[in-house]
Amino acid sequence: MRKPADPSGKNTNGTNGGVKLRKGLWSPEEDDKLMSYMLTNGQGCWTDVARNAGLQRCGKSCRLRWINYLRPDLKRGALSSQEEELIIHLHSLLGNRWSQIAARLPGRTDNEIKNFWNSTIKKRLKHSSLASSPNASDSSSTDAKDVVGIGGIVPTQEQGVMAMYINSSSSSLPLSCMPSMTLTQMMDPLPTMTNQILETPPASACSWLNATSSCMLAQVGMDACDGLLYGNYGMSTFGDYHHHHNNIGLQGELSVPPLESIVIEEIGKDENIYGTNPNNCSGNHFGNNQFNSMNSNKHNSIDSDKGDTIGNNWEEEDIKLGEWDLEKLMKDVPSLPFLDYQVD
DNA sequence: AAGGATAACAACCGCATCTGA
DNA sequence: CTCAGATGCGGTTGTTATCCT
Repeated sequence: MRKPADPSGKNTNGTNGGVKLRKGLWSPEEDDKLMSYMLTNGQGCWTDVARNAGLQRCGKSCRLRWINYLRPDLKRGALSSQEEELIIHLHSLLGNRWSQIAARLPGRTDNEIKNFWNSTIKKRLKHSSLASSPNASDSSSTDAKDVVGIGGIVPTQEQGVMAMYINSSSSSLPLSCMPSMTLTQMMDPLPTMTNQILETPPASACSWLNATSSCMLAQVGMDACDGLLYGNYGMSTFGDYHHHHNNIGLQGELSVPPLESIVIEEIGKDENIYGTNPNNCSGNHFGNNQFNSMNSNKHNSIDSDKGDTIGNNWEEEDIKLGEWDLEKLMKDVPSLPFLDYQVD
């Protein structure tokens, strides 16, 4: 941890209205001040929050403290194994975009997930890679520490695919590295997890492919036919949505928040994107309409009308998606049978 | 019990982007 | 259009807690 905040204001940097700003750990008193201010006044300009709450902190520090620690909706305690699996999976898809990963894990912060990844997962992978590859000296070919499967390393036949875009420690986006990747290729890395999670081992290569593809979509909150993500944010609302739309959570326990939020759902309803027929694959929901509708952080906001980070920055995604062969991607989608993974 | 290793986590830093004047 | 401030995000650091020898 950082050094505890120096009450004397020694350990400071910058000022807030002439008052030296404190740094380091937050004291319980500071937490109280910030918490009560936020609960009373809600989020505004963080600089004002810091000033008005009587905190000798910069707004940035207040924001971080609130988001990572004080927010009432934060989930405390260790990550469940399902959450771990989801993190690993989402990381394989999103790379180090912690905020987007966190957006799919209600009550978890990007910082928490990032820390979890950098400590637990990386270590676990290191150990797994050492255990599974006696030829550890050949570390240059594949950065094994980042090739992830549930419970350890991905089976060797899948590592090739995995390694193609799960070179995660760098900030390079796996998706953007695959300009002509097909959707089914994108789905490939998931068999290990999906099989475990859904306990539906594929009977054949074909069913395996279809199953994993659909499973993955389901896992991250995607409708396999719609191709994009659905639903509400948050457990309760999502659950409700789930109920009505025949979509799934993980084993019926871990509901996965969608990649877009409530507003998107509303838009989706209007455009009949989420039709009641799960096999309705007609809409090109990878298309610009959907992405455009998801682009505004303000619209994606769930925490406040200021668009707190939980929204998604799909504008960037859109651009990157544009680098792929979208037509090809979408061509593959309808060919995937929708598997009814409803747990109920 | 002491000391080292390491896991876990809070918080800072710097940069990119957004927004409003 | 430009610029400055606010905000968001990812990387990184540093401290404490816990485990191991």
